[in-house]
Amino acid sequence: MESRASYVPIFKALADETRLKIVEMLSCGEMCACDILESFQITQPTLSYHMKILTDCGLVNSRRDGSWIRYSTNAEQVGKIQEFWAFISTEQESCICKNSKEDTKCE
Amino acid sequence: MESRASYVPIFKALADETRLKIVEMLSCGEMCACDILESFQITQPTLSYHMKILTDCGLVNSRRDGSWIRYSTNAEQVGKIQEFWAFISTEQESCICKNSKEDTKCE
DNA sequence: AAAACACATTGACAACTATCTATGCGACAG
DNA sequence: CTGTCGCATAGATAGTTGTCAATGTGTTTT
Repeated sequence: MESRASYVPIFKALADETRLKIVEMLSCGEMCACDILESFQITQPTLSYHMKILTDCGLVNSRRDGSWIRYSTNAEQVGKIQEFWAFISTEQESCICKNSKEDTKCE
Repeated sequence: MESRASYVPIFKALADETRLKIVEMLSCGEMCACDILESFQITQPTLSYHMKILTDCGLVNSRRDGSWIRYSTNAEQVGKIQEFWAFISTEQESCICKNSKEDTKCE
């Protein structure tokens, strides 16, 4: 499993209602920015800012298609979160020790 | 499933490396604040601030035990995240429509 | 009762975030 | 090649966040 720090940007990306809704929308399939924009009351530059955060952390893929940019969720990254959270839900042994300054066991 | 907005505080809580590590630690079992504090380079008030964020969003439970406060993960809330993420991973139909301003279908 | 311990709260502050307007840049149509 | 469309970038700014020192509150010990 990846180091804990690598998950922080992903959770940061999801820690905003606009971006969380975008991820939900993209889970239905590929969309271009202009279509996404119609569902919100924000300006185009603000959406572009959010899309950059979502793509930078790897949650969302983008590809150019003519003059459009098509966005979609990154299934691999989504799966990684699922694994991580399953780990949090179930781990009972060989986890971060209560008395170790350096949490070497878990990563 | 709960409304999208209810997940935002949870992802906000996880969007910080200190708090993410605390959640990992607590997944191993109950701990008091003083034990958690030993694993970090932060002051006691800062830890208290983080614990409040984790408990306010429901991810972490707390109970008094003498002069200690014992913290633990809230299994129910942890499960909710798993459900939500499973939803993001699999939904293909009857999800937020690309052309609806009000995303009524999904929540 | 007084001291010590465990944790929370307050106030201050630097750093970061989300948003906007204005502008830039690549792609396509005429 | 000139405009238009779709999106990104830059700069400004109000609001939020993470951190600390100082202090408060409840519990245990002496």
